[in-house]
Amino acid sequence: MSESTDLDPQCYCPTSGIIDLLSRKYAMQTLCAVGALEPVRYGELETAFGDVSSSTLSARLEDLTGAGLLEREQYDEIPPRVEYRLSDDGEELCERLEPVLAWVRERES
Amino acid sequence: MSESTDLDPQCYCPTSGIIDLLSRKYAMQTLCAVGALEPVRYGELETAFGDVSSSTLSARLEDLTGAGLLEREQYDEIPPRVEYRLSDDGEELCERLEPVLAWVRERES
DNA sequence: TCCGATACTTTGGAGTTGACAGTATAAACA
DNA sequence: TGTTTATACTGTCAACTCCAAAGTATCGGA
Repeated sequence: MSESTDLDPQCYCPTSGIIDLLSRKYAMQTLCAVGALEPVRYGELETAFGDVSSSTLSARLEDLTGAGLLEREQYDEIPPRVEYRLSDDGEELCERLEPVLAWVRERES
Repeated sequence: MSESTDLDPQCYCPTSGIIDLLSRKYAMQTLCAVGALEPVRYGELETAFGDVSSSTLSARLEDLTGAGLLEREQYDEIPPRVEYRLSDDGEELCERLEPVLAWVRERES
């Protein structure tokens, strides 16, 4: 890093929005799981994870959708059907996140 | 669960250790900040972030060190001096994490 | 009439984080 | 002698976030 300006506090704490969001439980996994399975329904994600609570998964999906990383499409059917997929931004982020998750998976297996 | 399908539940929830750890507040930023500033002292990180509480920063450093991603070196001096730097694993992870943080920074600026 | 299917909420308790104050040490200063 | 300074934390308690489990809404089918 440069010496003259050495420490810009903003530089390492983009806590503003997205990083904060990604720092919540299952956020990164949810994003990448949608990327891998899209279009994907709520129930599919729930079984794919197996150990996330429905309320948390629901909150994460809402977070990610609200941040413009996921798109939610709801069909007027009974029983309800909702499909999630990545937005363009979500796809870009997912591409960058994949190597991280892959490295972790590999290291832990 | 073993539907012969393509869904291995383990695949998207490496919650086991590291992802869980990275999903805590400031974990990703701390790792990358150490990578950018190493060798770096506690106080430098505190001012670089500006908005993290000392207890949380302390907890994150301990988490990351415990996971083998950071190395902590303590010198016998008064006032105390402690230096953090990336381990080899930490460096690999940091390399993969940087594009994520960079993308987020760019998108939010 | 009751059941099944789906995508969530709600609730109450447990776990995590934050702000702020405090600890320990010794050299430098008054 | 006594106070200040510097550093790297730790302690406390309130606020926030997360979890498991149960509940909600709807309508077609048995």
